[in-house]
Amino acid sequence: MLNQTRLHPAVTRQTVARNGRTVPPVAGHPLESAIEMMGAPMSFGRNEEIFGENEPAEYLYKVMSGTVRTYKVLNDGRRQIGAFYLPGDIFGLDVGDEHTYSAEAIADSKVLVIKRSAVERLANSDHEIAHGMWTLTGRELQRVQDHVMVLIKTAQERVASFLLEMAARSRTGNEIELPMSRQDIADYLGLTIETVSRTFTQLENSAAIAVPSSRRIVLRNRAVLSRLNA
Amino acid sequence: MLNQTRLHPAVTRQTVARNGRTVPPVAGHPLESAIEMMGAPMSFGRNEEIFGENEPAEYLYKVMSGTVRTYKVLNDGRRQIGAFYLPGDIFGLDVGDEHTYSAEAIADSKVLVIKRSAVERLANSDHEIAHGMWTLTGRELQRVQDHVMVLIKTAQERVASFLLEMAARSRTGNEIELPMSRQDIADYLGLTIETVSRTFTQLENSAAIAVPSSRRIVLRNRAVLSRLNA
DNA sequence: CGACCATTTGATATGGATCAAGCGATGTGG
DNA sequence: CCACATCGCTTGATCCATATCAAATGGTCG
Repeated sequence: MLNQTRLHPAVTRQTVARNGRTVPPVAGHPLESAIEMMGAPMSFGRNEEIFGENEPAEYLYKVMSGTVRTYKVLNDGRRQIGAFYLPGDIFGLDVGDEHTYSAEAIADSKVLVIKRSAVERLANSDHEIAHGMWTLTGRELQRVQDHVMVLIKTAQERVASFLLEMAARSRTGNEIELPMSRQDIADYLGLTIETVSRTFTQLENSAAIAVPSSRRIVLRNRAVLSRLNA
Repeated sequence: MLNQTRLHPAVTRQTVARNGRTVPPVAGHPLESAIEMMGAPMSFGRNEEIFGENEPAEYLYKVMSGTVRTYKVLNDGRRQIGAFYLPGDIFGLDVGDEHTYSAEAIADSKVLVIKRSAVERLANSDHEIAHGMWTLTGRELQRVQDHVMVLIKTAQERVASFLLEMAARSRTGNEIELPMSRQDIADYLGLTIETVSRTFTQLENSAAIAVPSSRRIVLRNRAVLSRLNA
């Protein structure tokens, strides 16, 4: 997929996504800044695969613009989306040597790619890097555990949780721009597309949200949503 | 809960559980052996709490005998069991400084307890220990991801997955001794106790399993169960 | 404008939840 | 040692939330 691990000094780190959201070139903790420094920029088009299940987990990725979904498909075709990754998020972190899920760009996306072996080499000498890998894995664990709690809830609760999650992550106030389709949301929440759609309508009718366009949601009454968030 | 971090040379590590399953005092990788060497043995009675959600995550635990469940409760009382831990399993591994779920002994259990700060101190000097923490967290992540895939399946599929999981983990051939109640299984699988019970009956009627007693299951036809495992 | 695709809305079906009762094992007190 | 209470589990009847099947609407792009 990509051989280079070395630094790319010529690359412009600051990229601008369609909706204007992007990741500043600023360094976070050591692991983050290592990725920023050494990562190679790559672009993926809408619905393009970034890696597939069972492929060797050779790289680590950081979203710079766009959105990525990770998912698994059961043998009968049911798809479960494990997570959506927004600008700033790191994904592809598998502890084994193969990916246990696939990743695709939801919209045209730019990501920084870094070799896992390079990170692990760094981790051997730099204790902070090693700790960062652990922290990152732990955050992911936390996220999946939270997802489990969402999956046992009612449809309204799941959708409310989803909207609150997206609002919190996009930090754009009460207006959310959803980069993913209804089908993606359905597969993330373990519902059908029809149920997701109907639930949006119900929430709109109860004045909890407004839906000016299908990809744009306004949270009108967080209290109602939070109560549903259980 | 426990102050000692020092070694307990006098303690007999080899404990024998009621059903005979136990953990040999042999060391696995460095992290495992550190826990074996430095861990303090503790006993918990049936349904006794080991730690609660939001308590500081000061310790790491290894099951020596018995079984432990971890769970979260939603504000309306719904309980989701996140995992069952059998002899040999390590639990209590939270990356943040507070537990994000509670843990209870399902049956009378013996666990080794070690201070997290002690492990982290070791990890600072011993690179293998640090790597072990990461691996362990990654395994847990993998486990929760698999759990998500179970939660989107039908009742029959969930129960079949559960039985195959338990059979694989207890490594006791086709006979499984279930340490947990139907309610525990239901709360693990996101079903009701009635549905779990009915599903057992269905699987028995289709000759996939036998249920000589309610806590004892015999896998009669793994092909059928595996097909359900999707 | 017309085709296509995503989304919404409507009608009906169904898997699992809920409500309720029965059953079997285990333990306790008389 | 037996009668009875208790607890965990099973079985039965009914209900309901969400899935499924089907059609209409709307937005986008050539």
